[in-house]
Amino acid sequence: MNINTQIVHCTIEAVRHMYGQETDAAAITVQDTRKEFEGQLTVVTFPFTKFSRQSPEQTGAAIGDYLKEKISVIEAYNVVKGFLNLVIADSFWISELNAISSQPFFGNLPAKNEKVMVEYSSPNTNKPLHLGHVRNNLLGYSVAEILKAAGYEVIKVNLVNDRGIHICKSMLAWQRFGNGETPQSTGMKGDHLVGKYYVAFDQAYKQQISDLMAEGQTEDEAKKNAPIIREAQQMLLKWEQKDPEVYNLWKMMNGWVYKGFDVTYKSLGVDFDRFYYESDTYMLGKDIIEEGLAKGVFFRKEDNSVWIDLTEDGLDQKLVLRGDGTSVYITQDLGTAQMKYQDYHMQRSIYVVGNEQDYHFKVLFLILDKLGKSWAKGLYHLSYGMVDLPSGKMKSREGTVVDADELIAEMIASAQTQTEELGKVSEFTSEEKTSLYRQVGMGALKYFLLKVDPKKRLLFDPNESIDLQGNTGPFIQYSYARCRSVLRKAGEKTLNNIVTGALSDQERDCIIMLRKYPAVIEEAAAAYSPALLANYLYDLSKVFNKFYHDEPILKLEDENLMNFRLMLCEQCGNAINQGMKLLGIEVPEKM
RNA sequence: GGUUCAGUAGCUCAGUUGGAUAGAGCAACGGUUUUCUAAACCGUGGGUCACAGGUUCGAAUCCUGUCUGGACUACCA
Repeated sequence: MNINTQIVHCTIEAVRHMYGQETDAAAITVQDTRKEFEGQLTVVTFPFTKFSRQSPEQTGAAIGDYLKEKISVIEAYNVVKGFLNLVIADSFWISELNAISSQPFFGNLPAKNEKVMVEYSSPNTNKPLHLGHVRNNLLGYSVAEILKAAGYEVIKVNLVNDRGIHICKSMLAWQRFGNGETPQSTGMKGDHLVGKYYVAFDQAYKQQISDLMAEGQTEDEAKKNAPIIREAQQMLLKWEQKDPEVYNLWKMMNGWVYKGFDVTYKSLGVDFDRFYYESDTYMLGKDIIEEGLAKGVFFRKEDNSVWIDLTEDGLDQKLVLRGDGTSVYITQDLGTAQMKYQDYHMQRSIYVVGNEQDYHFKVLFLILDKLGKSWAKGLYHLSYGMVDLPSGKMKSREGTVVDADELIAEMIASAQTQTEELGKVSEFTSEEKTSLYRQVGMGALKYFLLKVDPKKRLLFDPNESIDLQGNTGPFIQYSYARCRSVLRKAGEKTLNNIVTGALSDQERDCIIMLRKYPAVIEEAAAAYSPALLANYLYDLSKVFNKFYHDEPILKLEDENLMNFRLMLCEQCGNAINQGMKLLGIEVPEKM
């Protein structure tokens, strides 16, 4: 049994035995002992003073006596105010390290027999990916990997938004202004080429609006009447009728975009088990509308449009089908949700989508629940904050975005500069260098985005480069490289069931931190928060670096102690490697 | 207006189910290497946890109100 739960149970026993009172495990706090006091684990005994009718000090001492008597690994205790600090025997921590070392996949939790779908990325195919998408992709990927490590079966899904008026805008602009440009002819990445015409459309559209306004139309009229937007709408109709010319153009330009996305996905290191395309799903959902009407969940207005009244739930009336029978956003999402469930029968489904859509998902889940879908309870919107620039929000149409490909290239270049300045890569082959620069640059970027609580908005200042020192990805990567370096130099050793004498503070701190790893995975999975894991890995790296700095390893004459410390290095390195993998970050053997 | 998320050091962020004197990093200043990687380690300075009440042995954390900022509140997706 875990020592923490053992202490909790034993404390319940103590309270029952000494004070004749029943307490709940939830009422007992066992926490790490603060550095300035002696001991490793602390029981908060304030809650029991009302049973004992004694001072916190006396109560703590009484419980301390009881615990020390019953739990053999408790060597001593002290009480400060109401805090009972327990000194756990070093032999216990050593056996913990041995136990960790004997597990081939420490931190991979047992299978939970539950299937979880994680939908993320979900790009529009009319422009390249920007920093906001990067956050989405890294978050989705990492949450999926953490869930896997926590024992869930995970399906990663990408629902590609490949149709709609916005797609027609870039198509039309390309037709109009493109002069037959292709990725081949221009050497541009396909998604960037298409994005260029999306911007071109917007410029032409704005020009027409201002021309019409100069002729006396109001802004609203001008927005509706601009010839180019009308043409885009015509194009969408043609697309829906599968007009061959439009349809082929659509296929060709989407093909360019997919090729471009593939490159970006590859540099981000994200992947998917299944792609859904909105061009296949946009007609779905009509049968759900019928179902809802039959069940009386929806109602029809005079103009034939279909609505749901959510005022009792504190929301508004919401349109679910237009008067002309065509779908809106939520119609197809209803249908798509149903289809995904039929395809996989997962217990949970996580939508990784920005917090600007909080309202949409609230409505979506509520509707499915009202329709009596048993699986609606398992739907969850992982809502994350926008990435903002100091100047405000990023807008693709206005070109005020931090482009994903450019940012990646800059990060790698900056990693290269800083690595070369340190002068540690003279013996690297050019492949090794390339690979290291990429690992460090991407590690810095990914950690930067993942260490922040997902639901918080993130500020990115393009004028300030992302640090490679301190609480950063490269710091953790460096710690790993140190682990590996020592082990390389130690050569072949069998590091098993090693016993040593008393532990130094640094050694004990490492073990205490290390053994938390599985619990961190569990928490990160439950909270859908890679940030918890990221911050843990930083803490682990910090205690390891302190140990590495303060304690000799290879210079030791005591073979047992050397082997013990090597094992500690090995296990810290393993945990860092495993954990970073779940964040999608690679760790180098040397740096 | 309504809904919702946030507000912690100059900046970027941690802070477990309420627990001890609120922690890191960056930036500033100072120190550590003939010894396993100095992308490291150690130290100094820096706080009215937005504000005001309340609950409690105990509140950054829970409750109420106020202020500030973001998002949403489309027959766009």
